[in-house]
Amino acid sequence: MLDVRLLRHQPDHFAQQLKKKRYDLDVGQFLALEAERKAAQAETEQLQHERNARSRQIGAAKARGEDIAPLVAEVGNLGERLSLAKERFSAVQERLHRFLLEIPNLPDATVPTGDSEADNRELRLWGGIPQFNFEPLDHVDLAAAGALDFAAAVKIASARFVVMKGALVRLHRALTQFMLDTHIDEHGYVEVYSPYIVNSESLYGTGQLPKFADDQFSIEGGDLHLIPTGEVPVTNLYRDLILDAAALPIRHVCHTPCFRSEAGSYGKDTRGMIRQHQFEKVELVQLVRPEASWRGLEELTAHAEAILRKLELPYRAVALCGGDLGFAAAKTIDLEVWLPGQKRYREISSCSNFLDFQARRLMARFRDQAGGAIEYVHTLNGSGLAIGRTLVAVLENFQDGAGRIHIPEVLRPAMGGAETLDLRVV
RNA sequence: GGAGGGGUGGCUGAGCGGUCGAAAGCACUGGUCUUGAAAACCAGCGAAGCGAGAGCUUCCCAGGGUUCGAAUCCCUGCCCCUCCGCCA
Repeated sequence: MLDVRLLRHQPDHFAQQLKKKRYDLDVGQFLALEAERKAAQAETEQLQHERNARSRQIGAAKARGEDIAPLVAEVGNLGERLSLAKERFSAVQERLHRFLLEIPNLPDATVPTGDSEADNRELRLWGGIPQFNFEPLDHVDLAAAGALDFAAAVKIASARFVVMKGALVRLHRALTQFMLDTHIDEHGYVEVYSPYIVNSESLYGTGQLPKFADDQFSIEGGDLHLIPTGEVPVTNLYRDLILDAAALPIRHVCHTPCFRSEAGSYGKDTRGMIRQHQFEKVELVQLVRPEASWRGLEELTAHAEAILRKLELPYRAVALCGGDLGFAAAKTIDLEVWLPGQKRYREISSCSNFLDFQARRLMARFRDQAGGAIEYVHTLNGSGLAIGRTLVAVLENFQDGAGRIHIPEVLRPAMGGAETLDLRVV
């Protein structure tokens, strides 16, 4: 959520910046709502003041043993007028609040201008594109003997799910373990285990609601929703808290399944396990002091990159352009891994600085010194990494042309020392 | 699932329908004292909104209700705890 006070003072400036994000801020509507709010608030508070004063008088008179009947009569229909004013005030407040909840975060000045993926700016490349002396297969064909079974998933659930079998599942698990251990042991993150189902307040806090209700899987008959990312439960741990400055920075890593309805992505990435309703992710979340968030973004991105490097997967880092930027992010750096099966780079991690946008919704704050001012924290997060896509990258980049996959060094301990994975047998 | 008890400031915990944003203790901050610290003593110390400011308003789980006036009374919901039952 944006700072209303700033928005009030320079709505046109905000509108200008939001254009970069392809968002049309209705300044006229905002100003009208504001004027209404101001009038309703003034009236309500004035009536409340009057009621309080009169009630106090009656109380004092009664304490002196005087007859309070005349004073009570004087109050007249004050109560009625007050409840009408209150109703008006809360109605306009509600409308204003809904209006504000739908405004995305401002893009940072360094965010490239542009409409789509094509306008993202490449920041760096790592690892050469691998050359094969055979035509590389994609992961679906590589695992056609049964390690990946999409048909089985359709039978027991629906499209956009996968069933994995055998050593491939172990590789998937090894990737998870490797990522977690690296972030915990080398990057200083504290691991969290959390619910995979959250209430809507949590989804409002991180910005998935109210705008993206269609993307969530919700449980019927209640207010519970499957998490679309570990970001939601982990960031919401700090909702409604005032932290000691000494507690910052907070760095959490969390491995969770993620559930996405993928509404609006029909026909996109329907082959393989690139875009699934259910996938696993190791998520990095940071809460930092405001002045530390930009450095935090660089560090967090480097932590995610470290995983790719250790796995020896070729990738590039790109700064998302305004049109491609998420709702709550001020800036996002995507890591894209090279997929020989598609002959292109595909997103495998998305690292964002949200500044105080989420913190404002979450009421996640810190006190600078004991007795000092209370400020919003800045929040950041990024995938470190999406496990399913990493598995795909390993299969496609390290195929040997004969149905075997070369297992990266760092995963071998968790694979019982094996150096290759044979996808021809399950 | 059955029965009972609760939800008050960072924590513990008082609170009669009226001067209660709320006693007290702890924690914290400043000061006195001390070479320094501790202890002791003194003082301060919740959050949100509006306003240039003085200040005003709101908040005692949430939402309704009664009343001139609600932390306090009534209703509903949510959550927590205890006991019993069931259970990985």
